Amino acid sequence: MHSEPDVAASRPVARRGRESETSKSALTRERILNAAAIVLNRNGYAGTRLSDIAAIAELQAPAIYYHFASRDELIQEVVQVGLRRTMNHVRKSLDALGPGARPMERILTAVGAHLEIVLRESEFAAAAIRNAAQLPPAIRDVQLLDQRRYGALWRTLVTEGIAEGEVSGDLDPWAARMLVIGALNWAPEWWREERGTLEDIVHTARLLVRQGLSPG
Amino acid sequence: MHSEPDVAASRPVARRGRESETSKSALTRERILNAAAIVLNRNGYAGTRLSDIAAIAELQAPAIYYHFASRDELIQEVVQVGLRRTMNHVRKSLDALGPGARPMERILTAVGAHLEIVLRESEFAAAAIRNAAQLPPAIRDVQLLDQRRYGALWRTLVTEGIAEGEVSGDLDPWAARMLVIGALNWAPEWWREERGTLEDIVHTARLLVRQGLSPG
DNA sequence: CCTACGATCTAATCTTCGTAAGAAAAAGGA
DNA sequence: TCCTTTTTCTTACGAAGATTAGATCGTAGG
Repeated sequence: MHSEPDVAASRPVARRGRESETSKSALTRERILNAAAIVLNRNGYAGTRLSDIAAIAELQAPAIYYHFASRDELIQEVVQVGLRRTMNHVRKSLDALGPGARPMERILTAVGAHLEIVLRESEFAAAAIRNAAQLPPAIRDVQLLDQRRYGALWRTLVTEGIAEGEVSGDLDPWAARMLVIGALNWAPEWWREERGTLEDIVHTARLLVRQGLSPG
Repeated sequence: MHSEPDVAASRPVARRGRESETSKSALTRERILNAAAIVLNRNGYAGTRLSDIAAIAELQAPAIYYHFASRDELIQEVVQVGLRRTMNHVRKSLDALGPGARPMERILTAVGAHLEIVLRESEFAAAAIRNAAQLPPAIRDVQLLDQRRYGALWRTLVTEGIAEGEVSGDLDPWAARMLVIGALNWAPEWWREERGTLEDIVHTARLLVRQGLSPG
């Protein structure tokens, strides 16, 4: 996650290589980014107005241009952060399992991690996932690489499951994977904290996926 | 925008209650509606421009106003048609089963029907489903009734399944239902005809759902 | 204090879009 | 042919929104 597109030239504030710049008013940058994630999540790509972002970030719209070269660059960064956080969270959860874990256990871990980040951890993740299809080509192309990476992660999980006989070979692996991920990705559309704890959802999702994928 | 004091007055063509006006140039109206579904599906609510719709429908943007009172009314109709077609198609498929069908068979039928309409039958259905969350309140409120109806249909299916012991009681019925519907609703994001027949997807989805919902 | 710079604001520009109003064209009687 | 009704186009306005330019404010360093 160190390579950034070469937009640096057009940005007033030069890219300082450090990550997580805690000091300064790069905090403002963070505020804008957060606000953008919220708006993007709520209104979609075309409905994301700089004025709305500015209102949430508590500044005037033009001030955004001090931190980002353009609206699209801002949105692109939101989406990128979202996808990367998702992948990192799922990866970390899998790593925590250790190497001895069975394939199905790994799949169920990924299911839980994906739900967690999409529903609770990160507005970014939800924004990135839900708007992927509506982004303009320029942004989508940049995303594609990360998206492929994440897809590959899941493909591996399923493949190993099949290899070890814990996932049914009757299923089309591709369709099965997409359907499962789809069920998780759709969750932000309906889940509200009021209607049940996240843990309950995760529990049900795991049950569903475990039985759904298992060989008859 | 929001004020709608005298919408009817500004519309030359009076509301004729009849459905499916085959004759006349209410065909134009149909063309516009179809075009709107396509654009809405691709670009989301905020990204749906009248000029794009007009381009696809092969007329000038202002001409749309002869057939619809406003942009929002057009979109609202697309979404309404979409949801209703979905519900009708699923209902019809269920009715075709006859009264003797087991609950699980009914659920799997609904799964297939929902996928069919979302992926093949109707651009309207996909547009309605995928944009539900981003619609402005005015439109969403009108939708709510139909949406509730459709939700109730599925709730009944699951409830009967549990009652007859064909669906696991360990699952949170609400979460399980939403996860299943979510998996289906997400399908338009990834499915392309090139990558496999619709029948294959339906087959995998049914397998997944049947095993997923069955009691351990 | 004063100065320089980082950060943000205000005001202005340019574009895109929804929408209004009326003209034109097509279709059809009388 | 002329009038009427239906249907579509043309032109124009006005609002919204992204972006730019220049002014302003606060603060750290001299």
